[in-house]
Amino acid sequence: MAFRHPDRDQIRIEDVLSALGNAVRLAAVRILDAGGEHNCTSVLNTLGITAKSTMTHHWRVLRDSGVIWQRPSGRENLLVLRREDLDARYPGLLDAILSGARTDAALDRGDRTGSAA
Amino acid sequence: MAFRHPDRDQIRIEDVLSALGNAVRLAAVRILDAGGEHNCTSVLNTLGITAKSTMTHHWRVLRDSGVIWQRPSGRENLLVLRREDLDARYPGLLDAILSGARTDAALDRGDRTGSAA
DNA sequence: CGCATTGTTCGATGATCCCGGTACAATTGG
DNA sequence: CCAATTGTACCGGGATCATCGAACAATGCG
Repeated sequence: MAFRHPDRDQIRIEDVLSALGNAVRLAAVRILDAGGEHNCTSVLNTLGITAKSTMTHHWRVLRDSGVIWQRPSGRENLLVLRREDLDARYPGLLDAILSGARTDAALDRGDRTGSAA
Repeated sequence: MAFRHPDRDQIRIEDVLSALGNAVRLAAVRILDAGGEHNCTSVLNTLGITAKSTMTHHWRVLRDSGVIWQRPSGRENLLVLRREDLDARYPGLLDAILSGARTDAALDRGDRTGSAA
């Protein structure tokens, strides 16, 4: 099961933005960003939702847009953020998005600090 | 015709990203970012495309997501980027996106500089 | 070798999106 | 007042998207 990933210079910001402009995928990327190795079900369980096939769909969108690497390992499927590539092509973009997502999450939780640290 | 704009702290990054994850809207925002006052048809003509009603649709998406202000003035409709609000809520996001869009445009034009200046 | 685990593919369904056309409202200029 | 300009509202069609269930392939464990 070899997945097709775009090369670094085939990545398009329009695709990245629309990939991340979805609550489930943005949450998934936040989990990947937190570090550690993740397989599909681990993220799926953390999100607490969705059928496996739904998640497969979201992984494909993230993979096709160049946001993640998806690498088969044994019977699992390891997921990693393509941070180096994204940072190289769009400096500051990923950090801005991720800390923005934290800001939103804090607001939605009712925090009044305005901080996203 | 008073438009409904979200307050600064009602803006959600998910909405911003999906609003800008569209070629037409991203191009429109790049035009607004270039400065100057724009009305709908001026942008529409610069983009060289689409029916007025299509553009109205895109303005609504950009407005609802908090990316632009839309202010009636006489029989026109002035469009402005909400740069202050976006910068306040998501520091670095807009700049990263806009310069990323320039990078993409340069690549698609065949440039090999890799620069987005 | 069985069997459970992992995750994909396929098909279907309802929702949403993008787009253009027509009609209409508001404003300005002659 | 009348006509032109500006842009929205509404509608309908086609495409894409998000979701799920079911079936299937691959792997690893006992």
